[in-house]
Amino acid sequence: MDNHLKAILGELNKFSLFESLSDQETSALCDNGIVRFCKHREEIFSFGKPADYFGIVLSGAYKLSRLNPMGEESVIHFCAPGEVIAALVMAQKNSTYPVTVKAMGPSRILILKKENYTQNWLVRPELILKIQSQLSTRMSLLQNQKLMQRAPVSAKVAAFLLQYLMNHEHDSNDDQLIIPVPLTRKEIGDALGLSVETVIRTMSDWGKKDIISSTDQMIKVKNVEFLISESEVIPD
Amino acid sequence: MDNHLKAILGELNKFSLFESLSDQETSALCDNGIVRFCKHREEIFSFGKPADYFGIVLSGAYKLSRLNPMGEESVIHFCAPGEVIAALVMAQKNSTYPVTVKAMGPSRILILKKENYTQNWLVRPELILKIQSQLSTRMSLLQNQKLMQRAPVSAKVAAFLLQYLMNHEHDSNDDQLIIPVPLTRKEIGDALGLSVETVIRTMSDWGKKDIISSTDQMIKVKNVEFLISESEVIPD
DNA sequence: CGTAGCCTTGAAGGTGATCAATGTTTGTGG
DNA sequence: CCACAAACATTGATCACCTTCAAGGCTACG
Repeated sequence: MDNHLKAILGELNKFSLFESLSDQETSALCDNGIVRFCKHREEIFSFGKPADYFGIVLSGAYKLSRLNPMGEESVIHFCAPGEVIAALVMAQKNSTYPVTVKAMGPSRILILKKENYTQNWLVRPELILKIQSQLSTRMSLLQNQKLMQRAPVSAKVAAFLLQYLMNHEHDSNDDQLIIPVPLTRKEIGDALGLSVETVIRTMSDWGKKDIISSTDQMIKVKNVEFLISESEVIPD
Repeated sequence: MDNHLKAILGELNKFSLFESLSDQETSALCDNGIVRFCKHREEIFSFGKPADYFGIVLSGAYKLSRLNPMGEESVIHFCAPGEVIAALVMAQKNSTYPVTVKAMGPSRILILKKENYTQNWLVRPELILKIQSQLSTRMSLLQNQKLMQRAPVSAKVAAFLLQYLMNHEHDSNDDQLIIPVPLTRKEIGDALGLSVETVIRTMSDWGKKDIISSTDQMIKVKNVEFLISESEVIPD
């Protein structure tokens, strides 16, 4: 077994992706994997470049985004530890990355070769189930955001924060609800198709009302009920 | 072999999903399948109901949508023949449909049981590749639309029409570019998060300029170049 | 110590939603 | 087969919401 890999087996086991597998199976699946240390804003996959690798987030977070025709960044998804990146495109020949992937703060990711996916991952139905399950979640996120398209700004932001609160398994030992990814207002705006200013106006308003508080780009939610009711806006 | 099924084998073979498979393999995969004839607006899957079946569109088209908090319909995707519906949720236990599925005009769909997916489909890597490839396309559509969030209306509609022109393999024997799905202005609006009126204003404008023409809910594109340039809006 | 990235606030202006009214097509039951 | 209802298309007027632009403060980091 790869010595390199052995060190992170403990981490991998905790992810739902591998939880039912033995150490041997896991390390077989991650054969030839390389742990890459990234610093803030470091780019690991680029939109349009040949997709030869996929990855599993180990720690930190990664941002999937693209540049729109006006040259603005549009964020597709934020990936937390345990999520697989670029699995879908592994299923196609000569494919290119459909998004650009950048680290958000210091992060670590396990990089694996495409051949590994087609040869070892794809032949394991239980694993495919897990992956499709992850995709299903991603798809839900996108769909939910689409659902909010015509809702007012406050509903969009509230729903957005709630989504990222729910979906990433957070340590529930303390009551604090913290968004597990360091988010700037600009990134939230880029993810929702809103301008930074609009996001700021909404969120600083909530800050004053003690519904959320943010320090150092970590957002703490103090009044979930309010956000929920806000995201369910029904006029009249 | 099921006699019922035999009749549609010819149709199934044409779909890229089954193209490399023998008739025997295909019919094994579609074992116990039922061809369902739907009329316009008929609902086959309902959001939130237990997901026990998935389906393959045979003819016509199906609309995947959800109701947003304000009670308006939000369209997630339009499915053309050959597309698999609800495959992703088959991967989860006790799952419910993430969307409501309705026929658009008279349509036919092959309905299959969940067990079939987990037992027969999931164990065939080539098939999984095809399905993941379809999902990848769906994901791209969603992402592209997300990319256009901040673009002006005309760019959104243009990009939308182009997407549906490209993605569904159209008979290229004649030069006519026709959107392969009967779309109302309202549905386009629901898909893009725009009001009907806005869509109408944009499209009737194009109609006058002979860029598109629409009869009977089928939209014909006469000047693709214009739409392309419109969707690539760069201000200044 | 200066630059770069992020946050904040204010004022002005435009885009697209909303509301209302009317015409057109499709479909259904008497 | 006609009448009436329902769904769809259209056009105009008004106005709120969000974007844009501008200016300034704050913190981190080389």
